[in-house]
Amino acid sequence: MPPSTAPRSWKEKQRQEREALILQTAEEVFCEKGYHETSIDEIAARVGIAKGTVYLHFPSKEDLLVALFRRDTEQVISEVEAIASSPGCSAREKLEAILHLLYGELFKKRTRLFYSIYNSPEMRVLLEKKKEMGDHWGQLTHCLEELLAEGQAAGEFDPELPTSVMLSLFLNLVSVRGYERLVGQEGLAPAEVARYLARIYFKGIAAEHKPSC
Amino acid sequence: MPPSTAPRSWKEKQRQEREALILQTAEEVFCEKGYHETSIDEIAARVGIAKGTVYLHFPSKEDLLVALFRRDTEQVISEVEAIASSPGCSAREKLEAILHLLYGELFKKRTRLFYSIYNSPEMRVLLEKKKEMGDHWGQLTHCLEELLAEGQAAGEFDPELPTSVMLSLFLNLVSVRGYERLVGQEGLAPAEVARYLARIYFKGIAAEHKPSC
Amino acid sequence: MPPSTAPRSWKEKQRQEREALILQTAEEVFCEKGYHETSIDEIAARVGIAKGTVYLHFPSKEDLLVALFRRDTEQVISEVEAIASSPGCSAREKLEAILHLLYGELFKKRTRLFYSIYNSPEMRVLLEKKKEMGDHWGQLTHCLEELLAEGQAAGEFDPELPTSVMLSLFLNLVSVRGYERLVGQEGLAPAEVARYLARIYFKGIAAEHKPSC
Amino acid sequence: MPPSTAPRSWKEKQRQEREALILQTAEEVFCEKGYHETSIDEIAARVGIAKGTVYLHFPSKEDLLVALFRRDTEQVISEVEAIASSPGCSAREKLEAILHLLYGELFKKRTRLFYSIYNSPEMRVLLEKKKEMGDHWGQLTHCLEELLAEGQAAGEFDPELPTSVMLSLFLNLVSVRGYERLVGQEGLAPAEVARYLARIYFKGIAAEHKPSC
DNA sequence: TATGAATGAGAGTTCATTCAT
DNA sequence: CATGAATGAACTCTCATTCAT
Repeated sequence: MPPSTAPRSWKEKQRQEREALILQTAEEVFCEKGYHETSIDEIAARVGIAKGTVYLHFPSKEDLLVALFRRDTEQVISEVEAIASSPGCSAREKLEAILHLLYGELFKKRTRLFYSIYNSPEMRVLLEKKKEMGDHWGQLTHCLEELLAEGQAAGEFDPELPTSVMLSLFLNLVSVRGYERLVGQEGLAPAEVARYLARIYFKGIAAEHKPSC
Repeated sequence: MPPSTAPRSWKEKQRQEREALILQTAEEVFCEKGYHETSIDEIAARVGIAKGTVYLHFPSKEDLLVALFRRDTEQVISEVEAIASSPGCSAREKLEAILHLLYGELFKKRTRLFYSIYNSPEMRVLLEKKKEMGDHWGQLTHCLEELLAEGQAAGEFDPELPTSVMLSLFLNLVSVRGYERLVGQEGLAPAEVARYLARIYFKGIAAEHKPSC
Repeated sequence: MPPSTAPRSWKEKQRQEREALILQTAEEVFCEKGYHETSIDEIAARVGIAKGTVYLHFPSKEDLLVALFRRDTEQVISEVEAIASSPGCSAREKLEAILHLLYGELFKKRTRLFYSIYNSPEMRVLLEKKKEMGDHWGQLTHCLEELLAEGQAAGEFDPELPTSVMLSLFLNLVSVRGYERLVGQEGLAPAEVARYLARIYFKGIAAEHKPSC
Repeated sequence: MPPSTAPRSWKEKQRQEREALILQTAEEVFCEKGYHETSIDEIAARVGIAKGTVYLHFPSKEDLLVALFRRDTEQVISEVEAIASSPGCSAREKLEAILHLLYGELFKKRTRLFYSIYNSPEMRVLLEKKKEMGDHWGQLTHCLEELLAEGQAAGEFDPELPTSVMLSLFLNLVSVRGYERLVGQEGLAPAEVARYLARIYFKGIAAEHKPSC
């Protein structure tokens, strides 16, 4: 029980918890009202702290967005890579697991903003200013592209399809708009939607049946 | 030969042309820099008119966005409905034509913003404030949904799939992000991409082969 | 009477007058309360315009200060150079005229800030950031230094004194603090003070009397 | 051997040393960056203590400035008065000693700020708010004025010159701007500069030679 | 009708100051 | 005593909107 590290780690813990809370709240408000329509004042008010305290953790509003993007990206990437590197699974099984992960699990909590970011010129401009994203996003797409190529090589997926097209469509399986329509309005279960999407997608990219007969 | 309507219609024509030019320019800048990062001043400057003149056509910046959304939606809807109501085509053929329309034709000029709008909380909030979109968008999705249901009824598409899921995925076939990656970076032709996407999609939702043989 | 230049020049005139008024007011308030204690709001209020209007003329508060410095410096320099280049006068006569100019004329209106600027670390830091002053100030001191050297060469001033010391002291003859004490509190006339200062200064730097008798 | 005062005096000594260190550091930073551009945080960081500790010694940032002013003023006054009251010297000798004191000794360490203070509206406003300075400054000028009057009465200095003008110019002999130019840039020794300044000044205010022949 | 100078509400950001630890 | 996280008033600057010309 080191008395010198205990207080430091306690303070540090406090600090990180508050930081996470600010991020969480910011994501919520950004999603509800959009980045520009949200004032730092409102985020602070919802967290229950003063405006200045937000600046103790994030040097600017833009950095708050960047931190959010990073947080979500890292979370997603680590989970996706864990799945991608799990042994004894076919490419299809891995991709299906990733789809379920993205669709089911993450949507409940965070990452809604994450998906909106690249779709909106608004956000893209901001993040490009900060030179974030490129690498993170590239990491993720690279990982998925390899799985798809792997599946094609293994004869699971149609080898005539450009991998990039398959990738692009895979990324578009998961969308906030679709989620809200299907899960929010129609009342379907996330897992169910993911299953249907997987069914369509993998059937669509499947290799032709060997004319064995 | 009504002498009073002739000048009026000429004036009116001038007016509409200028309005269209403002809209076109606004769409360009909004796409480049995002709605909030764009000032009315910049739009006016690019058009070559004064700031005040923009307000002669559109009562507010938000209304400019709404008009843009309406313009694109109406254009898309009318073309889509034309295709949908063309006789002698199967549902699949119609949907494929629509996909090509959306992907190939429109992307060259406008509608980039159109796709970004619903994906971004930023924009959605603005348009909801103005109570636009609901109807227009609903009209479009309704039209597509009917085609899909029609195809299921005709035995073209898998009847076990919820139409709403098919619709959602169809809408996600077309994305700005995908377009930029595939056409902009990879150098694929829009029509080629659309063909691949159609191939995957329709194979994915196809009804099972009747074991007729 | 060109109708095309008239409106432009009228607008331009309006603009310049307003700009001058803002500068004048800013100088007053800066002198009264100091640069940092003065808010743009207060300047605008005193001029009787809105805050934004100030920014139509000066891109930032710092630029307002720079413009002020430039305005005063240019005015002083041009007048000083006019005196310095007037023919048929001895160096002493010219310097005396300059002293009277600085002391008497300018103090009534502007340039109070001007003298404070280099004396205060506060201001110096700001202006150095904007890379202004160096040249202007150098121009002025160079002009004076030449006059002093000229006087030494002509046998008017003591050649043993370093010109730079003479220059430094000449510049210090004129000070806001001294002005306020002598003119403001003691009630002396500016011209009278200048005469006394000149008497002391020129006697102090005079060349030794040739023991001609 | 009072056991209660010993620790108190030790504590007190500690306290005063720290206070002096804060003052010294504050003067340095104020001189470098200006009062308003300096944050309490920076002062504390340079001293190596926490921000709050500064407030244990000085109730506000303004009070820090006031304390600085008072410290320098008192130091100067006591030394000046010591010189002024030294017996067996002429007024000129005393004033010359004072000039050397001000110019040579003090400039090496502190008092740079001290001279800037009255020259800048920025600072003057602050100190006037706190109603400091008047007395201290008055004490100093009064002392000098008496010496000058004494010199005039003794026939050393020109009796026709208003004492206040002589005083004002004497105060202006010493300036930060001049010091930096002559000592900092030109490389002259402080004592040398002071000698030249004294030579000019006292020659300038000297009483006319009695036409004894 | 077109203009663009003027407006002023509102946002992001800073930092002197406080106080629980 | 010392600390430094938290505070929030105040400031600079932006830009959608208006309106006299």
